[in-house]
Amino acid sequence: MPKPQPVNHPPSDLPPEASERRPDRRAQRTRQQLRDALIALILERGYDAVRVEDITARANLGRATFYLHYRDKEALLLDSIRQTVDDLMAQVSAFAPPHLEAGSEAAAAWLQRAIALVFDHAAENATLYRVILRGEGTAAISQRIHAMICQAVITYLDAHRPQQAPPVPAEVLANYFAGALLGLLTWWLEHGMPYPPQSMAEMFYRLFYEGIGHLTLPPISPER
Amino acid sequence: MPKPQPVNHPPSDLPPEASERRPDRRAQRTRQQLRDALIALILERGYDAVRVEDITARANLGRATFYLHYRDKEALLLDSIRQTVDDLMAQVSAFAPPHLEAGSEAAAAWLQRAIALVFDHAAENATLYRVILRGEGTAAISQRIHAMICQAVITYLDAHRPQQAPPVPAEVLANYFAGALLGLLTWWLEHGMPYPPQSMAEMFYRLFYEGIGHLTLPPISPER
DNA sequence: TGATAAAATAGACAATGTGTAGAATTATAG
DNA sequence: CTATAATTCTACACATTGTCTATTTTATCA
Repeated sequence: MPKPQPVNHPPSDLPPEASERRPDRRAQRTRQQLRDALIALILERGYDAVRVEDITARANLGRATFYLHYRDKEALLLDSIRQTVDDLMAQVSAFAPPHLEAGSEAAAAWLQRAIALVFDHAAENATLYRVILRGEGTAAISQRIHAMICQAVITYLDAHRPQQAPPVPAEVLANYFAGALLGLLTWWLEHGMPYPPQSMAEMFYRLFYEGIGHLTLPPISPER
Repeated sequence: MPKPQPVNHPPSDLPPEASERRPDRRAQRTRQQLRDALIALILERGYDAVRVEDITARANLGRATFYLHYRDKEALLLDSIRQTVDDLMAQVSAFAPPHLEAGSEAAAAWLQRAIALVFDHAAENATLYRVILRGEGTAAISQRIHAMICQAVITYLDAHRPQQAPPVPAEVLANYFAGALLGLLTWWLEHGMPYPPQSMAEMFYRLFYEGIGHLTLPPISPER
């Protein structure tokens, strides 16, 4: 009777397909059940109110089984998030031409497309996105997502901005962009996605590109 | 020897100055020490890693004393936040004219001023704002702040928008605004406030009003 | 199919943190 | 000064975590 040593603890070590050992269907199924149970319970009760035993009960597993696969609750959540974020990042960078001409229409089209892709991906993984964007679990998670978007914007600006000095610092622009995108995305998911992803992407892009000055507000007052 | 019944448990019942009883200087001082200790510790270790004993140790108080004033860690944090948010809201609405003419310059100036006020207030209460905006503690807190800003924007739009149908739903605009503002605010605080509050407010207002189309990006591509 | 190794199970366990209670001490208000 | 109320210390019951062991179940491969 061998000791039940940790199966593969985190699958973060190696991608399972590249590993030399087949991953046993039971373990795969168990991990999937744990992931699903966790995000379902978080949406029901909130992260802090979910105990390990709740997760395993929902997944119809023994409590000890949990620790064969994950160190703790947080590791389980991080694993779920990592999978989904990696998937999105791969999709976004998949169709990115290596060198876009600065200020070209192609660059703008790419940006529009990238935004639409984010909304599409969020719609497909709505439950997990809601958990992430709510900041449930470690608050550092949504911060990391925000930082990733900022980094992407700054990289984009470095590549596609004309050489003239920018009117606002790149970091300011990036954080403005990331905050607006995540804010809109969060509202959209929490309200049952009342508009199609394409519409959301277009509205966001237009707000970001044109601002609202020509729509509802008077010009900037000269004083101050 | 009377039982040490909860002193005033939460000061959420009545504002202390309106109450009929002076609640003893010691209690006031104790609560202030607890609040300061909590936010300091959160910034050092993160909310989850702070135990009640850590708070009381930092505040030079006995652990039991904590429970005379607050039910748990979360109640203490909520009390700190409520105080500060109430203060900001009072400031913002203090100088708001009851009826601004729709589309007037006065309305725009008011909006600019309100934004500047937020940055000012954040600078004055930087440590607490960082805790709030990081989403430390209950994630619902930063969501509530976000929702408050959205509500303010929608109210503003209802009052000052021309009767023509808006090109984007008010909720979309509001969440875009709130996300962008909080995103920018968070970055600014976490990076040591590298620009003065006035500059931040102006940059934000210009981005929101003018967009970035005329600066760095090509026009919206016709396809899609 | 059958042998074998891996996975899952139940239960016990120490460790840690929480919230409550009682009795003694001390600072404050009147 | 005196009475009152806040604070402190100690102890305790409780819940949850993470680990470990022995045992049973099940997937995989020969």
